[in-house]
Amino acid sequence: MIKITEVLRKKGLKVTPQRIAIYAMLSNTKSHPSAEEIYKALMPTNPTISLATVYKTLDIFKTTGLVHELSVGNGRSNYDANVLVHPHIVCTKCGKIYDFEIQGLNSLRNQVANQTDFIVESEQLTFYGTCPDCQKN
Amino acid sequence: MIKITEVLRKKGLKVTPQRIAIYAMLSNTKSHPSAEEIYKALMPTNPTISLATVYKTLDIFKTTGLVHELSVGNGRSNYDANVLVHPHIVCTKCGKIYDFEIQGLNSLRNQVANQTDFIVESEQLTFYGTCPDCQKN
DNA sequence: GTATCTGCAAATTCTTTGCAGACAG
DNA sequence: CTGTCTGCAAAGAATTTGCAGATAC
Repeated sequence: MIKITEVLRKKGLKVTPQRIAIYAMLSNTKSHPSAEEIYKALMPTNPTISLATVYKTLDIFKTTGLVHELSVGNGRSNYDANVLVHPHIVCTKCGKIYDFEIQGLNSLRNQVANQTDFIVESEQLTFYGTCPDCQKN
Repeated sequence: MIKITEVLRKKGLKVTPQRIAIYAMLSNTKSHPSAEEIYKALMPTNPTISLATVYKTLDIFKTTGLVHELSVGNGRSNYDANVLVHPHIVCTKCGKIYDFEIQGLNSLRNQVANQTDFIVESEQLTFYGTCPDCQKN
């Protein structure tokens, strides 16, 4: 946990138990939880934490680049402590969100920069389908 | 407008003035409006239309495949009558959403199918950056 | 004529805000 | 100490729902 303390301090953030808990929870999961899910996961260990604090903290983490916010079309935001930009695939049956890696993203990004006259800053590549577990049912 | 009537009828939907108006509005814009924006755009010509009807209609259009719903991370849904899957680029300054075309998407899709064990159904490729207009300011 | 659609108002869900007390540095 | 953070409750924004009357077919 000393490591998380350092991460926060390096970003110039005050180190509070809530921030440590939220960042630790997000770093230790691959599940891309929503604010509510983070809140519920922390309740047992941090019984006084509030949902508003979770939202405020995620907001600060977003703007300092500690987490990414995903919009996959489920009516809420999901959060990811892996800030290296990478694609996601969402199961349309169970809603789970998975990371994966593909090749050729650089050529894709170059094409985007060339074809649009935008200064491209980031991207969100989301695929949808049926996950292996849900295929069995 | 006869054309829209046919489109709706072919999907087995009842043809109502509201549905025609919503589909016509979406077909004739490149602006990817939200439900509220569609509603406001139709107010002058359809003064009795309600926002709830816009939402319900968009929901039906989604499930019948007449429109796509986009989630670009602005806290609401945006709608697109161009149902050929294509990437979007969003200006982080003014919020405008643009279509564009790139090559190599098929190889990308094949990689996704190979690397994940998902049955891939669709995708949403969203890039973010500063649009030409906003670069001038 | 009948099932579906519309418009209204109320309800729901997700997120943000204001403020007073608590805490980190 | 002082400025920032937390937790609470209330507010706000987007979307959904229930229902009675209207309309498409």
